[in-house]
Amino acid sequence: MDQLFRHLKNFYHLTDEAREALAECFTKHVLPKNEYLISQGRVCRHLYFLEQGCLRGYYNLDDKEITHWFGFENDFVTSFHSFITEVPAVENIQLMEGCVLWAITKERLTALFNDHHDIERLVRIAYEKYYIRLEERFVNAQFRTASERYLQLMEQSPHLLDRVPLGYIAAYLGISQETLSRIRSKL
Amino acid sequence: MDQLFRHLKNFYHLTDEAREALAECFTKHVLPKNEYLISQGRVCRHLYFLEQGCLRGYYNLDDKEITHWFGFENDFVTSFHSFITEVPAVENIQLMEGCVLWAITKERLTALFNDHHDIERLVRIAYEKYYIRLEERFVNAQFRTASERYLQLMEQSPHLLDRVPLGYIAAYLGISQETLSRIRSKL
DNA sequence: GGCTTTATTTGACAACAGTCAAATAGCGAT
DNA sequence: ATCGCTATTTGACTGTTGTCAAATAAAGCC
Repeated sequence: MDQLFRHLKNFYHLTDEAREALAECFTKHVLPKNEYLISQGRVCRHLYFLEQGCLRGYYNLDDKEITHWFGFENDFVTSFHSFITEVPAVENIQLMEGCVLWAITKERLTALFNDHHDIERLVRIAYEKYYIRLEERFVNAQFRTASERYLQLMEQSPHLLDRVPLGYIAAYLGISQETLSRIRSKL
Repeated sequence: MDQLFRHLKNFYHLTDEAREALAECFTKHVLPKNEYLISQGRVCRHLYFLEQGCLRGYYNLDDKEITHWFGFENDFVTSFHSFITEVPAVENIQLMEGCVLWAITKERLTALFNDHHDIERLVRIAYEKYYIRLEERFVNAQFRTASERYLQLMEQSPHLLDRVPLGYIAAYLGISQETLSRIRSKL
């Protein structure tokens, strides 16, 4: 759990009391490769911190699995829409490796917000960073070419290829696997 | 200012004290069409609430203006990345009509967070809704065709065409103006 | 109203990306 | 090492979208 708290310092420094209260609410989960963390049609009631391993979020569109997101060490993971609105998830989250995760329920998190202003602040600040990250990805997705996006992704995460099949990366970039293969052959 | 507080109730119900403190921090701005709210290269220190009118966010890419966002009545407006990170904005926000806005500085908002837990909560909840909205737009942008996106946009905001030039809408959808024109001619 | 400027549509063509099908490469298991 | 399965690449073809240029329509101004 040290790793989680070290990571939280990137957002905001909690008081000791808040940290202790938070520590009480997280439970550790160790799950094998290919397991599902979230399945479409079910309400997602947990927020996960990914300590070790990697996973993907995907949904089904016209019989195809569209991988739209990857999670790695130190990422927070949930079906955000479902977690917030308490509506059944439209996506699946599947482990691409065996993972170590820390989970907290929405009920517990909400209770912590009431008791600890600084936990709510930390989350507010975390949302800001996640929002900016999504905004950048959105702009790239819409206004850059496929090969620009691929090259940028390789710069940002050169380790990606070692852990994620190309087909998933192609979906993530919003292109077909064949197109990605051709982009790669021309480098 | 009534309209602002009515709108805030969609996120969270503030105490009277918080509402009064907040009211003290907003200043009214009435600006004419074509005016700039935010210009690239300058740090954006304000968050705006758009009471009346509409505006667009755009940035320059290869000599072209890419309109990536519209704001209408009851939207919060800022260059979010610049506002949060205090780095110069990469985008411009220009009024497409004469507008009535309410502005608050980042300093004042931060101070309010310290004094009023419930204001920080309101913002935390607002972030959640804005995040989900962006996520939906992202998924549509990447995994739907241009005409699907156009039709969906027309369903969601049928009023858009009356207030926004087609060229801006095309950029917003991530397609050329000519392509949008051809999509429209086939309906 | 007539003139100027801007917005929108249309046409022709080239570039890009998708699809389907087949070939090859890589990997795990025995 | 070999077999079998999966991942990745390649080829041929099609369809969509972008670009450039020109035509038409609409809006603003005197």
